[in-house]
Amino acid sequence: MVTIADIAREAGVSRATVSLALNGKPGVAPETRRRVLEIAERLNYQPNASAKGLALQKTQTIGVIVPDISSPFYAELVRGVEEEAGKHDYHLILCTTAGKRAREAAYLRLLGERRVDGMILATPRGQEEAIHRFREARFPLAIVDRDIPSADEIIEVVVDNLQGALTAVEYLLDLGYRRIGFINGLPDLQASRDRLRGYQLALRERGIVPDKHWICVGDYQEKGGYRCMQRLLKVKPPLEAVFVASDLMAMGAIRAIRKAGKDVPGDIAVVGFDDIPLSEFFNPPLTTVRQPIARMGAIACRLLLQEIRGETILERKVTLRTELVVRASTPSAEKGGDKQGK
Amino acid sequence: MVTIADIAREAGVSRATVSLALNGKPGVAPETRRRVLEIAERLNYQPNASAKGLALQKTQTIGVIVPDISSPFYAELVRGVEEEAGKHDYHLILCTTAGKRAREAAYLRLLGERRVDGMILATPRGQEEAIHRFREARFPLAIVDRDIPSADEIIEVVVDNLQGALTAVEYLLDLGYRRIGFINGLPDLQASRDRLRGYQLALRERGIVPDKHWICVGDYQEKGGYRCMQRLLKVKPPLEAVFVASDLMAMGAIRAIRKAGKDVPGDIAVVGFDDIPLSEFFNPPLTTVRQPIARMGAIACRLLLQEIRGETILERKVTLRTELVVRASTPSAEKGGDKQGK
DNA sequence: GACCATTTCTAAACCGATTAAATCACATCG
DNA sequence: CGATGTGATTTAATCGGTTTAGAAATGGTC
Repeated sequence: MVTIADIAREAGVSRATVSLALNGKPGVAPETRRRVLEIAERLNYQPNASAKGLALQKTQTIGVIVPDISSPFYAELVRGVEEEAGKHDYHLILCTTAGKRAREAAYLRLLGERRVDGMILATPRGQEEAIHRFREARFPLAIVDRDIPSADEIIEVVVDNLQGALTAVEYLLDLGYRRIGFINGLPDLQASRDRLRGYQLALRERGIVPDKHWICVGDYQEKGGYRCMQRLLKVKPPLEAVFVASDLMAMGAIRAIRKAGKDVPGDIAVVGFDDIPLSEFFNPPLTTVRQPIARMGAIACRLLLQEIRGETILERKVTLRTELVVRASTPSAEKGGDKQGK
Repeated sequence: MVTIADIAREAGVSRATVSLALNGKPGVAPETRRRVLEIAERLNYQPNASAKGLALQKTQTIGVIVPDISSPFYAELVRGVEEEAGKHDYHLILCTTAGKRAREAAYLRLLGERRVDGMILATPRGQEEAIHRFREARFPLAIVDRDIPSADEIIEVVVDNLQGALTAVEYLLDLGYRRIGFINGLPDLQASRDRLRGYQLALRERGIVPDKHWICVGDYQEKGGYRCMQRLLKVKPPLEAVFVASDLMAMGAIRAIRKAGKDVPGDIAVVGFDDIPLSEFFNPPLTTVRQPIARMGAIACRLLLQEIRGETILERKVTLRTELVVRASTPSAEKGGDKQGK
């Protein structure tokens, strides 16, 4: 592997000069610089990132920790991060934890050893004290899709889950439904708790007291949605609609509904959450609360890089708005109007 | 940040001794080792990976290049790689190219600078000469889901695409269909070419000459499948079935078919390829050719690590078998039997 | 020609580890 | 008692860069 010393020898100058020349620093004669560059090119010189990292105490790398890269939500999130990072010549070390606390802790440690310049964390709960250690060490950290209470210094990018859930359920109410079920994700995510609150709030606003049997806790996966829906189908009198805390679970719910010989949205209307790439193409296309997933990743990354560069950041807490996307898993407005008319 | 020197000072020994103690090397008195370990623990010592990388010429990192992490296929592939890598204490640097040759080249270069211990490449075509450079430099490289001709030394993990396509189309033929269309992916992937050949072979075996209008080239995405199917729906007399080279496209095809007011599998049967996680839950559940995607990633990773460790590898070319998974986008056997009877 | 300022370049220290070779302390043996 | 061996430890070089202080060369001024 060709090093700076090789170039120095070839060019008949010192290593210091080569370094200065290659990095465009002042104090090198134009002719010398030209020659060094030309030789570097010819020898196909590739600066050793480890050496550079050691000397500069900077690795041009950020660590990303997610539960599972094969989940569409996290895949999309990572895509957003990666695109933004790439623009700034930063690399990603990808860590997936499979939801295991132990792996989370191990990766947190490993990324520390790697001396990554910053980290993006998108895992549910856990590692609170690790997070506070980082904060105290003024280590750049961004948290996505999760509220970590009382830590002003930490970058946080979330979506307004309460508002999103509220809007979704209000939409169902406007369509004339009153018996509306809710399939939630695991309650160790702040997002789940907020969506639950939004659901409850919307119903209460209209004077509806949700029965606790209308609510089921899933796992954000397809199967959880399927299982929950099977439970909710037993509710008497039957539910008219369900709000589901993730699109993956909404797909499972729809599968369960059809398996029971019922129609979506004819018998039961379904609203999901996330708007993962496939929701648009699902059958039926999902009415859902869109989160700007990739954008959340990109914003977290951008803020993190600003923090790394030591730029001043006006606001470390970013809350993005959701948007209700109406497709075919809920009846079209006219039909809803009919229903309301009854 | 605490370094080996801090520990040395604290323990009253030299840095060399600390290094030996921490790495479990012989020649350190048990009592000294104990003390060093205890101090390292207490100071929360984290070895600097850059320094280590520089000294050992080894980074415990592999680079992974894929076109797009938010595509279910590649997400699943990366998951397989990551799991395997994690077992061996290896980290992943994730690079996505969005199919752009320029980004591919840039990442190849950057990973070189990172001195990753090896690379896994899962991109269509391109970079042939870069690949050959790596090969000549005896740099560990594994290629997944793509044939790179004439390079025995390079690890390659592929699936038997021809066999898979053949089986799928034969299955449709056995169901009694004769007018079978084909939606392919971009022909710059060897996989696409093999699947096309499998399709043609199966038909020819039964004395059917596929009309060129039965074949459409998509892009492996949902939208491509939709677009292609719209074209294939115009074929007269109408096709009875389509074989689609990816599940994502199959989903698009089904969307188009339903939009045209036809039923799957009643009017047109559909067989996909890949068996991505959602295919099982799609509506209708997809009959498809299963690729062991995560396993391909894991195997590529394992072989790569063996290569890195300098272990002898018996066979660098691994071809995995596919498996036809029958679900509901094709009629059940009885119905097919009827059809054949006509 | 002496003096000074600039420009260009280099020597050497440093980043934080590993490791081969040298040294040291101490026990064993002839 | 001196030679020898052994185990523990240290010294110093090394990996491949960056950076600072200062040397050397150049040119201008009086």
